[in-house]
Amino acid sequence: MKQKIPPACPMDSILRLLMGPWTTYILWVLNDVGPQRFGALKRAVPGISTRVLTERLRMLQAAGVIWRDQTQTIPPAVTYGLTERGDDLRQVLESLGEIAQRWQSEGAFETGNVAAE
Amino acid sequence: MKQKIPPACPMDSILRLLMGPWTTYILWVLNDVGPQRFGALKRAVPGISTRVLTERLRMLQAAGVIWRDQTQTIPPAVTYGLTERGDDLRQVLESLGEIAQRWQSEGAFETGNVAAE
DNA sequence: GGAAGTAGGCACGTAAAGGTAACTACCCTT
DNA sequence: AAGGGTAGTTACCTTTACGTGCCTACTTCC
Repeated sequence: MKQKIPPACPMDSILRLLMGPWTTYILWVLNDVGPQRFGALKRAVPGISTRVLTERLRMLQAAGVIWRDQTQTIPPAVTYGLTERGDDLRQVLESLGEIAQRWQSEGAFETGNVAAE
Repeated sequence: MKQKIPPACPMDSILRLLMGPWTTYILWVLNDVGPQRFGALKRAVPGISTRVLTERLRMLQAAGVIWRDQTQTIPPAVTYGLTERGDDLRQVLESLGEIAQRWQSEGAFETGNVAAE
């Protein structure tokens, strides 16, 4: 998706920032559960690899969507949470969660194309 | 993202359905502008290819998120719009649009990582 | 000692997403 | 004839995302 989209289109920018699934899932968990340590966050996002989690967290931090608090301890303890900016997404994330449950009970995810992926 | 995520997690399912950027962008346009013909939709989503648009529309239709109305004319005229289920996303999409504008004015998309992509 | 915890990093390979080009089949206009 | 429109389709290639395995460095516990 690196093409001729005018950089002036904020919708494109936010979608590129938030997409795909892993990124949004991380944000959803942080919103749902509150600030989390790296390891706890990893366990709360089933299936994500350390590699991807690290990368996404770094990206989100760079965009000011999440904060990162690191203790000067051994072992290290790094906590992540939604910033004020990230809080803008609170309603979106909660709605997505509700919609997800509704659609599941409606069978939207059983068409075969999604489940087969 | 085809791994050990339990299929019972609706949040994962919806994120997989809606992601990535193209899919959400299409939905956002449909929500913003209303039902659109294929060609008009393609022009309203700058940069998208026919190939990707076709694929996404098919997927969204299969999931019951959008409807497809085809005329029996030559040339064909196919219109797409949000279903009732798709309407569930109306608030989410509108919020995303507002947030996108806010974040742009805040400089969230100028960190270099997003713009450099 | 090994195993567990903390938060990662690197390298390699595979899978998925998407760009590009050419095409279909019909109609209308210049 | 060429060029435009309608909504796609196919094939090939490139780019991006991500899984996997191994690793770091420190501490604590069995």
